[in-house]
Amino acid sequence: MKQKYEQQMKKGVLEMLVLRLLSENEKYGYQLICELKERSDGTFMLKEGTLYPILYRMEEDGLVTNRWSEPKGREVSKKYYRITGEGRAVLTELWELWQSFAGSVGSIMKK
Amino acid sequence: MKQKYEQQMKKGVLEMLVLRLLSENEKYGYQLICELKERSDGTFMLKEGTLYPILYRMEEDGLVTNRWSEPKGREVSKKYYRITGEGRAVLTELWELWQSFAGSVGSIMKK
DNA sequence: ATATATATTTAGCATTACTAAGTACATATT
DNA sequence: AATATGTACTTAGTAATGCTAAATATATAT
Repeated sequence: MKQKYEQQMKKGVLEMLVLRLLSENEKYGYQLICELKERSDGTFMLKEGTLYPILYRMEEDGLVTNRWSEPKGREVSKKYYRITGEGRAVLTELWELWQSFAGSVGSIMKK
Repeated sequence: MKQKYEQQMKKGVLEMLVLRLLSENEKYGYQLICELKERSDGTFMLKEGTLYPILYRMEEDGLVTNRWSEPKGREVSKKYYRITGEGRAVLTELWELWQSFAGSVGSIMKK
């Protein structure tokens, strides 16, 4: 039961979190999954089938671009994502939206 | 664009908000729509097609029950919803879940 | 040799907030 | 009287998104 609601609550914030991590520096998919897990203390443990479609969508929308790394030594080539100017603008918008949204939830719940 | 994300952010919290309002006293559907709008300063302006299915789902899950009011005078009969014991338990769970969730979002966004 | 970790892709499913339309009655306006 | 608006509930269908699950590939550890 709890699981079902937890899943739903995530809708709409994952893009924001991914953009936030990418606003620090370029990162590849698997790295994003690991960082989201660590930095949320296990709240955001995304599956590949969740993260990669998010990245593809954001690329279509012009919020990120990607480049394949040239593997050094025995390294595997990785797909690095970089946030665009529009991505930063949307990130700012989303953060404001989230704060206002969370504030409204709080005002109803705490009354 | 903003609208799209706002819609998604709502997923999973509407049940919690409705249960919270019903935890005060029994209410009918239209009343819930009005109170959600007022008490969130316009953030939660649910359409009928959003609220009523939520109530039906929660009834199926045993979180609420309903009764039709006996109309006094020229009043229209209204369907009042009342929260159950299980509904209160789920409300508590959802509130804890939301707080932890919002905390995780904050910890990633503010770093 | 096998298992685990890293790294990406994609098909299909479930859930839910929405649009949009319909029903019905009461009150207000023209 | 006729029309519009407000109250109150119902339901069919759509879009979006997080999930499961499987496939592919290489590197490292047991």
